[in-house]
Amino acid sequence: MTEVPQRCLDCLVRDTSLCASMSDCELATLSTFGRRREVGAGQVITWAGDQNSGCANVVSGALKVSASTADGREQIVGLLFPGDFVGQLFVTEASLTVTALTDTDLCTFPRASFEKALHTYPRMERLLLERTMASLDEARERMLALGRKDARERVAGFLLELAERTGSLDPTGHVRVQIPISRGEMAGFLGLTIETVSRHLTRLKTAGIIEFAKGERDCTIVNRRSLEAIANPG
Amino acid sequence: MTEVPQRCLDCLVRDTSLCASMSDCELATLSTFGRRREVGAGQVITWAGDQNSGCANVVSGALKVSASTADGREQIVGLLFPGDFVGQLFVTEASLTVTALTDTDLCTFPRASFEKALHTYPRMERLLLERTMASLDEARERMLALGRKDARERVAGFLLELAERTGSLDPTGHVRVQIPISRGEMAGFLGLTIETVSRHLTRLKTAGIIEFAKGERDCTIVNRRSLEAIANPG
DNA sequence: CGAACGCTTGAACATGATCAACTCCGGTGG
DNA sequence: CCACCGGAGTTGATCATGTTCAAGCGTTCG
Repeated sequence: MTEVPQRCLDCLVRDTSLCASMSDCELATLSTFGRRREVGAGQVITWAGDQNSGCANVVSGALKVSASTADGREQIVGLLFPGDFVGQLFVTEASLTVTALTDTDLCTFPRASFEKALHTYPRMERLLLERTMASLDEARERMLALGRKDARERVAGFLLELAERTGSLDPTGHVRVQIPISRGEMAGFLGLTIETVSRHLTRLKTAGIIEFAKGERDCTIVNRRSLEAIANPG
Repeated sequence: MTEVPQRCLDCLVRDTSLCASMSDCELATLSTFGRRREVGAGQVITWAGDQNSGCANVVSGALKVSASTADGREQIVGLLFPGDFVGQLFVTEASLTVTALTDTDLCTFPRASFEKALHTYPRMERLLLERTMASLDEARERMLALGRKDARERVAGFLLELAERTGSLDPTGHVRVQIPISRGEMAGFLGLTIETVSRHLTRLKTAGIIEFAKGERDCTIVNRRSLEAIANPG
């Protein structure tokens, strides 16, 4: 019987990643395939078009998954945080580019081994199926935004999503939102340009709905009701 | 041992639906949960917001899956054809509306039974995982189109997708494309309006890239190279 | 200090949405 | 048989939104 390695015992995402579905005993076996990998901010982990040889759990940091046209337009199709699974299974060529937004720790697996492991650990396969279904629902929600919502609605909706994920109450009882990405990446995510995102953020600010100081990335939601009314009209 | 029912023996999608992963013997058991259901063109099968109680295989016909804003804007997020699986698993409330585009035959299952069946039939669960991953990739490809491509590119790309799926060669060696949906549904799929779709189709026609008679829904791709160059510039 | 970068702001422009009229077609009923 | 109607699609004119191009600001980092 293999031992559970120290890196798994200490792992920050032992209970939130796909590994949450595994017993220590199972983990001991799976971990023999896994390798830790640190990736610096801005580094590309997988290029669209490359051979698709690996997958990973995000241990710390943040990643973006993006699709691009041949002439260089980029659409961010997903953001990944600790505990998330990254990788396209069952296909030999990657169609998406994965890039580290911040310094990131991954727990990587060769794709072939991981696909085999899914057979061995049905609870993990089930958990992956559930997460993939959830990602699909999320992707479809975003198709609605990209296809049918205007810039104002998209920006408002994005702030509310962030508030949901990482919002914290500030002394005055308002929601403080950490924006983990640059304006450019927000634009890439929302299917807009940097300028449009910037303009709508300042419009929300001058309308007294959000607050942020010049040169400050994070913001405070002063009037959540209004923001919700903008994001979900009707 | 239960018998495989006649409806399964005759089934048009026995080898293309999720059932392709099952032996006759397994099918005999699963089929005890399944019920055939016929749905007329235009009928809604599931409303977003309703309790999510069932799922199904598409036996014949065509469905659209759409997301909507509260004020009535609709984005079609998927089209389903025979052999496809329809339904959101693991969630209690449907977030998407499913509508029959044509008269459609379904093989329906109560969601709870089906989720349990996935445990019993690991090969089916695996196949569903593979298909869900493929749907996710497809959804992401469409996010690129909705977020970053202009109307001309979206229309051209859509015609090529159809050609891929159901294209047939006509006497002159050109590709004949059957468009299974109305202009309105094309627009709903592409994140455009009817008028914009119509205009770009006629522009492609006057440019000599495609051909179609007035009042004719299907079209012929005369110059596939040009169409590909438009759909994938750069 | 100067260069680079991220962000904001402004002006001009282009693309697609909106509003409206019209054609074509199939069905219905006198 | 024809008149009428409704739906799907096309086409045109106008308008609004977001993009593009350009300039400027503030911060950080050699």
